[in-house]
Amino acid sequence: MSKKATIYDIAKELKITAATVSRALNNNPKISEKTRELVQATATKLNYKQNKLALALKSGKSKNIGVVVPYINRIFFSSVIRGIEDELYPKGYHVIIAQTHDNKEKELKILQNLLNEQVDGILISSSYSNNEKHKLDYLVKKNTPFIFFDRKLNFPNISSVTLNDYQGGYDATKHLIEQGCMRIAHFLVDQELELYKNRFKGYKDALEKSGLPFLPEYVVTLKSDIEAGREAAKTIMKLPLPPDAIFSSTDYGLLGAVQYLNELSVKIPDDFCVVGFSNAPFTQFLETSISSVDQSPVEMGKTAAKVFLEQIENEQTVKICKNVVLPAKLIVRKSSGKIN
Amino acid sequence: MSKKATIYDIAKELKITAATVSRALNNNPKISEKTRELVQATATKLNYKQNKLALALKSGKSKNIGVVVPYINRIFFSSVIRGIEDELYPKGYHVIIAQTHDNKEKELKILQNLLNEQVDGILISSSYSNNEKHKLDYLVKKNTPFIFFDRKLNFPNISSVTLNDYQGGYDATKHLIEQGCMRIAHFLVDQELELYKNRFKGYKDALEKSGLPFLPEYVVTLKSDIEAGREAAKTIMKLPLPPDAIFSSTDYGLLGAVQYLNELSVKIPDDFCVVGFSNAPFTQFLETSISSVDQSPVEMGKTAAKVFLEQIENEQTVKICKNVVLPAKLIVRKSSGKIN
DNA sequence: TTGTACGCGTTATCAC
DNA sequence: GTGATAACGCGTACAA
Repeated sequence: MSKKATIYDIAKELKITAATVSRALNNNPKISEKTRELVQATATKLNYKQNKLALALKSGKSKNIGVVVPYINRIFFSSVIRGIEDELYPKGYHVIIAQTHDNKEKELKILQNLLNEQVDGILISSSYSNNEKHKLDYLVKKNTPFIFFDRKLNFPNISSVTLNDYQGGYDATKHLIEQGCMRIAHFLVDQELELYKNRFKGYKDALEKSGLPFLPEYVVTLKSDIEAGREAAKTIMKLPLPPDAIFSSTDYGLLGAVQYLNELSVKIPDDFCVVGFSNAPFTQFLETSISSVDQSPVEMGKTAAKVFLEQIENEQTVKICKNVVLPAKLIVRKSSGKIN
Repeated sequence: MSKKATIYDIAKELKITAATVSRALNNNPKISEKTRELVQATATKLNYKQNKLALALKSGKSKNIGVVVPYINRIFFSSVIRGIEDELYPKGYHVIIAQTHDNKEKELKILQNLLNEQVDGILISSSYSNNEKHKLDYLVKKNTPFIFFDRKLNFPNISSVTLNDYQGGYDATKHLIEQGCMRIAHFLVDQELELYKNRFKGYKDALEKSGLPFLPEYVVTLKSDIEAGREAAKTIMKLPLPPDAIFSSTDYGLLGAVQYLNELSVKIPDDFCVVGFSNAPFTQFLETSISSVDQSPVEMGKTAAKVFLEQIENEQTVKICKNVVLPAKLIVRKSSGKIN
C-alpha cells in the first residue's frame, strides 16, 4: 500500500502550491471556481484524506475528549459514555476512554496522560472524595475544561452534572412510608462519597418529615455486592425489632438481602418492602421485580457533553460554569407495590 | 493559566538548544550527566509535559487505537472494551471508542474518521455481513492494522478474535439432550451473521449426533428482545407437538419465553429446559436461574489487544495474521438442571 | 557532547 | 486569486 496522499502530492500533480490546495479544500471564498474543482477532483483521485493530527498540532485543538470512569463495563458508566458519544460524535469529537479501577494514583496518571494527549476536555467521574480533592487542584486549574459527572468534586468554577441523590433518597423513603412501612432500614455504601451521603440524608429527612424515628441500628454500611447485602440483611433481621422495609443505595446489595429474606420466607411486598438505587437491569427481570431509583445515565452523558460544548464554544468570551442537577426517578415495581 | 511549556522554553532558560533538551529528556546516552540533570530539573520546574500530538505527527504513531462497536452500553461490548483498555493502557495506548448503532454507512464513516485521526490500529465488531464486506475492502487494505472481534469478516490476511460459536451451540444442545430433552427448539437471531449461523449449526449437529430429528418448525427467527421471545414461545407452544426445551441464541429472547412459559404454568426445569447464549448478568439472578453460554468478553478484549500488539511490534519484519478462536463456556444453572 | 537544519502535514499571514 | 513563508512541538541525521 502506498503512502497516504498529502496536500503536497496534489499540489505537485496540479503544479500549484500546497497553500492553494488547502484553501480550495477548505472552501475558502478567495479561490477560483476552476481550481477548486480541479483540486477536489485530484483529491478524490489520489484518495486524499486530511491528516487530523497535523491539523490538531497546528490549531491546538485535537477534537478528542477524555472520559474517565472507574470501570467501563459497569452498566451505569457505559450508559453515560453512550450518551456522551452520541452527543459528541456528530460534532466531530472522538471519545477517548480510560479506567481508573477506582485507584486514585492511577486516576492522577490518566489525567496527566490525557492532558499530554492534548484532549480538548475531560469528563470524569472521580474516585477521589472531597477531602482529598486538592490533589487534583493543579490539573483542574489548567486551560482544559473539566466536567465532573455523577461523582462530583467541589471546585470553584468547574462544571458538573450530577443526579439529585438527595431527592432520590427522599422519594424512595417517602414511597415506602406511603406503603405503610414503619421501620425502614437503609443500606449505605460509602460514607466518603457525596452521593451516598446525599441519599442517606434524603432518607433521614423523609423519616423526620413523617414523624418516624431515625434509628441508627437500622443503617448498615456495606460494599455494593450480593454477599454483603445478604450479610447486612442477616444483621438487621436479628434485631429485637426487625425492620419492615429497606431503602438500599445499591441494587446489588439489595438483591442479596432479598435472597436472604426469601430464605426466611418473608413475603415481599406483603410483609416487607424494598427499594433500590440505580435501576440495574436485573431489577425489572426478577419475578418479584424490584423498585429502584433510576439515574438516567444516558441523559447524564448527553448533558455532560452539552455542558462541555457550551464551554468550549464560549471559550474566548466568558468562562462559563454550570452545575446541572438531574432529577432522580423512582420506578415503582412489585417489591414495594403493596397498595396497587 | 499560562501557556504550556515546550522544550524551547526550557532551552531558553538554560541557554542551550531545544535539540539538547530533547535528547536529555529522552535519556539519550550521548549527553553529559550535568546537562541531563539540569534539563530535568528545569523541566519539572516549568512543569513541562511532552506534547504527544507533536510526537505523533513526527513519528507517525499516534498511540491511539480505535474500537468500533454497535453500542457501547451493551454489556458484552463494554466488557470487551474493558479488556482492551486493561491490556493496552499499560503499553501507552489510548482507546478511542465509536458506536455504529448497527448502521453500516455510519460504520464506514467512523472508520474513515478514525483513519484520518491516524489511529495505530482498529479493533472492530462489524455490522456488515460477509455478503457486503467488499465495501470495507479498500479500508482493510491500508497500512493500519485491522482486527475483527466477535463479529468477524473474512478478509485474507486480516486478524480476528472470535468465539467458538459452533461449539457453544453444540455443547448447549448436547447438554439439553443429556437432561433427557427430546424436542429441542432453537431461537435464531440473524441469519445473515456468521456467529448465529454457527450456533445454529452446532445445534443441528448435536441433534444429528444423538439421533434426534431436526424439525424446521422448531426453529424460530426473532429479534433479540423480551417481547419477541414471548411471541416466539407462543408460536412453538401452539405446535401439535410442542418442544420440551429451547436453546436460544439470545438471553433476552429466552427471558421472554420463560415469562410466557411461567404464565402457562410450565415447570422449569422439570417439564421444560432452557439454555441461553451470552450469559447476560440477569440470567444468574432470577429465582430460576438460566443456563447460558458464556462468551468471556473481557478475555476476548484482552486477546484482541494482544493480537494487535504482536502485529504492531513485528510490523517491519513479517506481516503476521492470527485468527484466534476462544472457547465457549456453558454455564449450567437451574433452568436446565433436571439431573442435579 | 552539543548545535544546526529539517521534516511530519496543516493553515495563516503576508505579499504580489 | 495565488505563491512564498512561517509556525505548531518534537526528534534526529549531520556537522562541529
